[in-house]
Amino acid sequence: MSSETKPRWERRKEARPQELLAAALDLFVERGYAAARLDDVAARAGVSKGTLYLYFANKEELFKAVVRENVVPVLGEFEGIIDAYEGPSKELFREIALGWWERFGNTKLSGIAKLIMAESGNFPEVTRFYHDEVISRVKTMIVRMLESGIQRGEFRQVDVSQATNVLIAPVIMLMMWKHSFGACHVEPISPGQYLNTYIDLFLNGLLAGNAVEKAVPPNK
Amino acid sequence: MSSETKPRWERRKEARPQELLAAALDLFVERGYAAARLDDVAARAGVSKGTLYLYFANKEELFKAVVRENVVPVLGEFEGIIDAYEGPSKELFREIALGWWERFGNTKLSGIAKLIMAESGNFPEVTRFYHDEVISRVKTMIVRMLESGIQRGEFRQVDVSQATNVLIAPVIMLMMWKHSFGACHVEPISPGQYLNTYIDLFLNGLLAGNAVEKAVPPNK
Amino acid sequence: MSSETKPRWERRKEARPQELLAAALDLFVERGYAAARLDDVAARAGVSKGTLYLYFANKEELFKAVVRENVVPVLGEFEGIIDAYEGPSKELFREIALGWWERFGNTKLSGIAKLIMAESGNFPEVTRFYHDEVISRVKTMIVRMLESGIQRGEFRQVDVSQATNVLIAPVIMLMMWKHSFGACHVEPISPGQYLNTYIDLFLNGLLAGNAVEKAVPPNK
Amino acid sequence: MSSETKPRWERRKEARPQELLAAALDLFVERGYAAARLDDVAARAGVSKGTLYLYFANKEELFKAVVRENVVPVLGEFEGIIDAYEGPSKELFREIALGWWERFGNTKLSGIAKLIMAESGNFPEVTRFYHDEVISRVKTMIVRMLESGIQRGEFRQVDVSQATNVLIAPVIMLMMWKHSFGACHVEPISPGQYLNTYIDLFLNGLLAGNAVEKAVPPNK
DNA sequence: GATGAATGAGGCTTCATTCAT
DNA sequence: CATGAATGAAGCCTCATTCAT
Repeated sequence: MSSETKPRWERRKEARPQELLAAALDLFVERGYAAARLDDVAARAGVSKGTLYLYFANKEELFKAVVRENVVPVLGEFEGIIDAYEGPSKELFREIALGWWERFGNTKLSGIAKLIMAESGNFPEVTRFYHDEVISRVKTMIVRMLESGIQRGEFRQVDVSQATNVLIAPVIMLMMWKHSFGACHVEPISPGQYLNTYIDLFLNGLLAGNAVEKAVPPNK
Repeated sequence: MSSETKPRWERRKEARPQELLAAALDLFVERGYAAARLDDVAARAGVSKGTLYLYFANKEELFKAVVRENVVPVLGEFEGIIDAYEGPSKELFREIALGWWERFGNTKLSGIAKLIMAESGNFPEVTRFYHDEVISRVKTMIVRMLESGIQRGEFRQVDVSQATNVLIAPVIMLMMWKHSFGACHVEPISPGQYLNTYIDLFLNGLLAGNAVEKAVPPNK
Repeated sequence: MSSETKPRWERRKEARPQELLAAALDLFVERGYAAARLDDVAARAGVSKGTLYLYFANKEELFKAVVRENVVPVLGEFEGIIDAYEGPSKELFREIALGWWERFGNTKLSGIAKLIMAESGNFPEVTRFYHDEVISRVKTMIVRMLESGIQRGEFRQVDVSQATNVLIAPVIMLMMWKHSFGACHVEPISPGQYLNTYIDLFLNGLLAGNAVEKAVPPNK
Repeated sequence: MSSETKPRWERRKEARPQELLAAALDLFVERGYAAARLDDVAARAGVSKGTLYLYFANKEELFKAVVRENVVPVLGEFEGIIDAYEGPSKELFREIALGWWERFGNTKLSGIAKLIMAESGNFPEVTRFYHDEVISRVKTMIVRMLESGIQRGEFRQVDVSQATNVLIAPVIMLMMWKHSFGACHVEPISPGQYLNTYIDLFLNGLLAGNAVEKAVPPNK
């Protein structure tokens, strides 16, 4: 804040947690949960290892805080969009799919989703937390969207629970791909084309007689 | 137990690599790549840790061998099925989907697929290997199936490359789910119902006017 | 709450060292010297960690102050009792033993005694301090009591220095027991019965011909 | 074993545990449980840190092994002596007291006893173990000795349980003293004189009329 | 071939002490 | 006076890999 020589340490009570969470998000996304080293988190935030423990009791709590700070708020947004939406379900579906990618998949947050799928087996406590805070809410969102579409007569009567699982799968996979093969510059996928194909297929199916209209216009 | 003439310990010696690979497959599937300990692999195979290094240069080579031994052969089977198939593409699609689950997803092999998605970011060399040996072949398989269906007039004209990515996503996700949340007994998914919904949705789409016939009969 | 004229926070300021010493006593007794964390001391006193260092140069000085404030004053009391006593030595012995338990052993102070025995090996400076301030005075007290009893013809001629060491041992042990196994709810000891047995044994010995009278009446 | 240049490591499967236990005993005695560093234990045994964990799962197990290896066997000896003894209880008492000092107190084992008293509050699990394996057996031993003496008419009828607690106190204290103040070269105690005074006092009591004979001859 | 003891770098966490504000 | 953020050394434990036997 002053231009004088920096002291060995600085008082930054308010900013610290955010800086640490930002650094932690980076590292968790880059390396995964187990491989992210707290030393590196601290170093990236420009503090010593011990400082981390002033704000977060341990690695697990740090991770939970990252999720609460970054992932959870986004859920609220989408829940709001779905609840407030009044147009055709077809449009809502597309909006959610593309919006999710824009606000979640195409950000570091997708790294968190990937990490959870990747390491949940080894960290049951973390997994349970993420399920309760995130997964269950996402599923509820999509279930609601489907039920609304069915009620409006737009969507067929399907097993909404399973349809939800199937519907979110390609989006989750796109996020995972980006952080797995994508990170190795192997078999890159164009998210835009992928998502348009995804929307088209789910709305119209594969069968030739089915498409009543071209559901997806040529995209960006 | 066998009618051959070699004494048991000698047969055993030749079987070593297989026993090690089997143990390694188990451990990789149970714990993931990074978390699988070579101590445990050796112990489960009933040999000493050093012996492992007589057969495999290091952890990475051991993993590659596991993939070559277990995953690659299955690919050939499916390639054969697809190439030989002559009936309606719709049926082929269902057969592939259900067959893949039976012969791959519902076995330990799905653990390998999960592991790759999960940890590829930290082990680029392993990732590249898996892509070249497995992913690219799977994609080619599905592309071929789609192209055949389109050529037959059964499937709509879609971007086959992207459609392949989208189509395989739910199946990969089902495998991952089994080894992530499924392993934590959180949010279990019934594979049968999931797959039927998957097939139904992809063939007929979500839109109400599209389903020309009930694509999937009530299943087991 | 008091009728003095100073505002509360100022009185508070003067009370700080006392509050810190009280908190430190608590923590030293609960955890021991090494395991007591200054964070906790400060927190229990309701001040910041830094404030601690305004009043005490370091952990060691804090501990010394705790001893001076809490342990040393009690010694004066007992010295006074012994010097002023004029009745039979037998009674004095019992009075000292029971009184010590009441005023020292059965209070937090016994935790200090335990701590010293426990950790003196790792903190020689602290040990020397405690010896000079406490142990030597206690021993002088008991030596005097024994010499007086011998002079009065009540006690046998014994090596008073060693007898002192032996005599104080069971009382110190009772204090230690309370803070070691007692704290784990393992093998609890009833102090009252223990002390009566202690007094009886030391006055009359174990041998069958020795007890000229029942030295200790049935107690509470 | 050979005079050639030492290899980076040596195969010493049989000797290792003993060497490690010996080093651990030293360090535990010198520093206490919490303050003994496993690095130092390994270094003193001439191995690396990791080697320790080949033989002992963690610090606690290492400590338990030290107790089992060093402390427990001595108990058996004394139990044997007491059970086999047939002479006067008075002599047995002296023999046990002096023998305990010789075989336990005056060795490193007394450091273990001291450590337990010192740190039991902070390591409940260790404490419970030590109580079950050692304390309870020692108490049973002394109780038996007292009961035998009473039955023979040599000892007065006393509360044997409490008398046991009181009787062992001075011996435990002597061991603790050696490792607390003794280690700081403060207020040294001559064990021989101390123990003779201890035996004399407990057999004959303090009161002048009690000593039927001089229970303890001038000692070494 | 086979063994398995040994290594040592590296990761998480703790806490007495400092010092700018 | 008081604060409390920051430090950093140290301790416990893990595990892929090596290599004498």
